[in-house]
Amino acid sequence: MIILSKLADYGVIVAAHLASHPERMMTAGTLAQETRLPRATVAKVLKTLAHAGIVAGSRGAGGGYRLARAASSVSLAEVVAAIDGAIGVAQCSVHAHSCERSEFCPTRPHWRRINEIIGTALSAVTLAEMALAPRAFTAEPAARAAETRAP
Amino acid sequence: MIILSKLADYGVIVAAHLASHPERMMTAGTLAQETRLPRATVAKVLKTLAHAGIVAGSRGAGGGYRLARAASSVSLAEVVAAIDGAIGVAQCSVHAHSCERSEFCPTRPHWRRINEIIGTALSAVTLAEMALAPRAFTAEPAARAAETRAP
DNA sequence: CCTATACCGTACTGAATTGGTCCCATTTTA
DNA sequence: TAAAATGGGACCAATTCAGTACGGTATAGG
Repeated sequence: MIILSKLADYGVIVAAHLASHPERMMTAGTLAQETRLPRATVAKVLKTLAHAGIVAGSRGAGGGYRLARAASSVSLAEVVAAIDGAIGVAQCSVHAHSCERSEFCPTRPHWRRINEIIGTALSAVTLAEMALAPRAFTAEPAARAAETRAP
Repeated sequence: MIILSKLADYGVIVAAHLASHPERMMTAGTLAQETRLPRATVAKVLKTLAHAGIVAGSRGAGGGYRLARAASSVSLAEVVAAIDGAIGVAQCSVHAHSCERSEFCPTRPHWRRINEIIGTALSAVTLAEMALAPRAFTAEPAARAAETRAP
């Protein structure tokens, strides 16, 4: 099972790409090319991200997209939530009211805790980090590699 | 967005219910009634859990299901994986080979770390804990109750 | 030995979600 | 005024998923 939808996945990739070129104003077409993702879908994702205030679009000739805020102030949680909606582990995490079992079901508090752990993990990573070239993680051979391999 | 499929959600509920009555041998029908879940679907989930070696079924009159192992030795991660398959955050977490971006995409190592955090969180909770009555969380009146009631 | 019970495996269906595309309006630059 | 680009929809095909149904097999009890 894969947690993120493809759209959210794309969103993160595209946003990270924007983050790694803060100076450039990039069109949906350019972004699609450089990330090797389907163009129309990238355009769709960008609209969603723009709606959420994560990227800012400029219309007209010479227009395109840029991050609306500093890459270091945008978390993965925000990007994912913009596209897939608020995350929740179990049904009752989101549709708590409509759960007939809520009174006697013992699982709820546990799901809530796991929810928070996931939320925290996604909130802890910013687009700035996400945009760091993989080299930054694999270049220094021994120590660093071991560290990232067993976090 | 909800992470677990309904089936996996059901699986956890049913397994936890079995865990809370270790002595009883319960039929699919009984489990469905007591958890207030659709009967046929519960039966389906139980088959999957049996296949994964989490519950053990006994055929024939007087048959039914029981946990195949001690509730304290079965983690949520195991139950969820049995039904929804191995968990992965992004596409590349699971279909790494088919990702054309793998060479230059900087997001991979981050996803991997988040993956592990989620896996750890799910592995840390056992069916024994999951089966603890909500009372165990709300019994102590003031402090405890307030904590669980405002999620 | 026979019957009722209950799991096992699997196939099927209807519905919902999702990835992806397309079109048209609006804005901006040249 | 024309070209370039986002904005905002609607739309479609395909996959996935929840839920059901059915025939087969094993077990207990009389």
